[in-house]
Amino acid sequence: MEKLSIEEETVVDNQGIDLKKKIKNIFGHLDPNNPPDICPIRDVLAPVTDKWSILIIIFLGVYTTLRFNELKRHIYGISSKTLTERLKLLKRDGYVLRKMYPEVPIRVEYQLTKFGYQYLEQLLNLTEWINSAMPDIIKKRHKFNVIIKK
Amino acid sequence: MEKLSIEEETVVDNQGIDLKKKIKNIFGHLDPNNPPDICPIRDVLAPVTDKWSILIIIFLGVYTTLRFNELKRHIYGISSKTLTERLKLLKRDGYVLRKMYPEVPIRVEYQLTKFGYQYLEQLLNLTEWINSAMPDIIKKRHKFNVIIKK
DNA sequence: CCGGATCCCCAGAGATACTG
DNA sequence: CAGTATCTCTGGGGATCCGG
Repeated sequence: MEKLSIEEETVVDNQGIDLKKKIKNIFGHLDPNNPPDICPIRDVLAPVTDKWSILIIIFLGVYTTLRFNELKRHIYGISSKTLTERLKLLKRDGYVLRKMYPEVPIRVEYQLTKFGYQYLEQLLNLTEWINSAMPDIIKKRHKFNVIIKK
Repeated sequence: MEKLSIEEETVVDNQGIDLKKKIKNIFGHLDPNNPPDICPIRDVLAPVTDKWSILIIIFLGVYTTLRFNELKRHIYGISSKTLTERLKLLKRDGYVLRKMYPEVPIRVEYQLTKFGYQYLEQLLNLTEWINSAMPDIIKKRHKFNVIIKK
């Protein structure tokens, strides 16, 4: 592999310059020989960009407060186990708040934290964008083969 | 589950109103009893928000053009098999361009498409945000238990 | 040699059943 | 109701092979 530092890299156009500067500011750790202890993408971002986490955040954004089984019904297809796991992780990292009411039967409510709402805004930008791009993507998939969701 | 349409939902504050309107505009398909054929999040967005896809997009954004093994070295930890898979999917959906030069030894170069650059911008917003939030998240994890990357 | 394809293996995700 | 427990099985890693 040729050694290309970001500085030496030839830049194609202004958009390229902007993007690369932005990336450079974000990542001091692009060197694979010197990986950071915790990678922002691998270890912090990616754990909450799976489909279930995204859907959880969005539905809590719509309904403000949801109980466990309400969430489960909204997010069709998710299993109890996976929902529990995702909620635990989202709580651990501060996206989600869990309130337990020791009634009979027990009641547990989930809400977004302030930080969770920040993430929701990010996700809405993403989903807005993917919605506008979706028709083209579907066309490409049809040309490529069939629908192939995965 | 109580039947809560977005309209009936009591709204807490202005931020809430804005977010919910945005969501409502994006999703006509929030009804779990009437799931769409193709879910924008499950089937279109989520397949490219895994850690490897994000890293591929970002590195192609930094270096403009990368060969297969260059990419593999930059994205430490990825296997050939997974890299191949992700690249195929990213190509299929129009994020990535593949150029093959039938030299000896063979040379294959990958680049972002225009659409790929659009996605890169989205991802940079996300990573910028996660970078600013990372210190707090790490603190929360320490309190919670240990570092727990996953 | 490069860019994969193939095969085997295992951790982790998901389906189902069950419990405090 | 809100989860666990159990089982299954797929997706991803590692090693090897291969066509150009």
